Amino acid sequence: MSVQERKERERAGRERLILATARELAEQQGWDAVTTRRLAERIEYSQPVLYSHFRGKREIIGAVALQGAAEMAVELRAAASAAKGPHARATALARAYLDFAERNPAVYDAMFQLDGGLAFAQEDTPAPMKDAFAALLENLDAVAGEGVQPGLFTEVFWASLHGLATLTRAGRLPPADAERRTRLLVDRLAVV
Amino acid sequence: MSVQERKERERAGRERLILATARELAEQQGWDAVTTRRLAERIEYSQPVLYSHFRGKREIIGAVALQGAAEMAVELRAAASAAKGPHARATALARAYLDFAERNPAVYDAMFQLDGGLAFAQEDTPAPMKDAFAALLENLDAVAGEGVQPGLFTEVFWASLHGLATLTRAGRLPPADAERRTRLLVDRLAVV
DNA sequence: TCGAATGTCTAGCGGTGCTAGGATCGAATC
DNA sequence: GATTCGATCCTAGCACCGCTAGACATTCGA
Repeated sequence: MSVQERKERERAGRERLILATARELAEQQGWDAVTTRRLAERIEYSQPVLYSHFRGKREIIGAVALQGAAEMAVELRAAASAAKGPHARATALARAYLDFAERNPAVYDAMFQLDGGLAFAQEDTPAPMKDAFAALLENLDAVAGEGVQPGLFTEVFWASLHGLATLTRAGRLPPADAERRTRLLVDRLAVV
Repeated sequence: MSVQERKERERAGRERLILATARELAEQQGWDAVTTRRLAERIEYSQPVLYSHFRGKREIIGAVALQGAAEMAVELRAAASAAKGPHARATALARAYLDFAERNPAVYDAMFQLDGGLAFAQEDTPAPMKDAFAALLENLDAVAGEGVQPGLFTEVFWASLHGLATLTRAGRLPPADAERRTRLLVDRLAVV
């Protein structure tokens, strides 16, 4: 048994190595630079080894996306719990979200821009994604306003942040005013 | 002279053909299916001909994006001018924007998701892009609110719409509630 | 009519994601 | 301890990608 366990451990370790390397490479040089050849070379295995862990490049992106979702959920909850009052919580949440997107652009891309082969907006949405959304929702329902479904409000709030994040990073919005935009958005969206 | 003029006409016509074909192919099967080989085959010329019109695939995407921006500006202004009152104008604007994104997903991708090699948020932003933004701005400054720069407000409004558009199309938001999200967003963002 | 210039094509480069099939190595059996 | 035998990994190669050099034809101007 011990032999098989060791093998499984090694295999799991290698899988983590693949994901960490892919993520590092993507953050350094963008996802275009993450080719199966380069990735294989960095982990010091041949290409086909990657395919014994993942169905293909898409699935690697998807796995990085799930990692990112889990991390984002943690950071969102940490930021929210450090703020006092509903409005301050919403602001902290927005800042934390945009901050995460800015600090981890490749991971953010994997989550929302690239095709990671993940399901969404249905029951088969991956748990980490659901949880990241829940981290938003549970801190926003206090500012959703009367007669407004918290889920719907969270969707709008999230979409707006997503728009700010992507357009800012793509150079479509002047970076200097980022904080003012965030404040304007939260002040208008959040009731109270 | 007439000979040269005829040649220039033919050349311009072929350039339009390339763009129309690229756009059509992208809308039908996505931008991944728009390869230089397939595109060349469809226009019934060899690959290198494409490169006598455009620097490369990126520039073709950029050209489609500019076409799209011009069309979007027209549609935004048409929608706004048909509405009465500042708030109704903002709502019509939002609907027209999301409608355009939904009806022309590939063009919208070319404009905002893909790398078309275009400059942004600086003085060298292409004119059609500036104009599309202007179409938003000129219909939104009435609802920006006191003490809020119309430009900043328009950026936030635009980014929010962009987030809704992309997340909806990527299947991240349930399509059914699209109209309710739009109304919630506009009602909150637009003062009056 | 002939040389030059223009236009277009064929062929090919280095790269991509992905996979078939053979070599190698280690574990279990005799 | 030798020998199977199965798991593991790599080499080599497929079809495709964006892009380009150089040959070829065609048309133009003298």
